[in-house]
Amino acid sequence: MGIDPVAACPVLLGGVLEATSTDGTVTARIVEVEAYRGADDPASHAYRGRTARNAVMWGPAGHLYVYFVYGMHFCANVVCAGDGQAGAVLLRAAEITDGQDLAAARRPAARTARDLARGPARLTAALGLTREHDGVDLTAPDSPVRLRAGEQVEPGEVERGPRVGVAAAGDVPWRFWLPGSRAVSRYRPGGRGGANGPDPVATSRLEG
DNA sequence: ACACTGATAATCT
DNA sequence: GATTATCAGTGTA
Repeated sequence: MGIDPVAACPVLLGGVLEATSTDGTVTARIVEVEAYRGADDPASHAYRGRTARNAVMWGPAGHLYVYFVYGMHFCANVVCAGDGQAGAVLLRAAEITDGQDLAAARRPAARTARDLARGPARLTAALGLTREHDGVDLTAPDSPVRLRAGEQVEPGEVERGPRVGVAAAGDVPWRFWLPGSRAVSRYRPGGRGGANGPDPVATSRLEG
């Protein structure tokens, strides 16, 4: 069983990811996420039904959905709907708390520690995630990628606003982040090259 | 600090 | 053939 992705977002913030490969282990603290639902969410991969790529979104909660975008990047999600419903939470940004040398080796373009996992494709690169990890169980102790609860996050420490880079459903505030972290990615409205502007809903506080 | 643009290929229509 | 839940580099301030 699972829960609604939007409800899962504030729970995942502050959570800890551990990714192990033959090179070692990288540990990261999640500071920014976005919810993607199913048939009612035009911005979701699941909106137009099940395909070979997105099949994992219909699978059990607590598994990893990894997909390939823009010809050279991967993005990772935590599946959370379960029970035949599609839904997932995109991992947008994190702070590397252990294994910084390995993460830096995988991210040669990053000039500062905060840039290592600031952005969804940067995060997957820093943790070494690829399509090979599509479908792995994040809750199994022997899994190459694991997710566990982190330090408690106060409800007042979470902010929310519109999702980044989505043209459809640009109005729903389904992006959540920890404003105290400088690893949160810069706001950019959906679509390319269009009129940029200040974050319109930037700082709606989330009440407990 | 912000704005703009080219790269690049799996996936879907 | 079009689209894309992006990034890095370059230019301007």
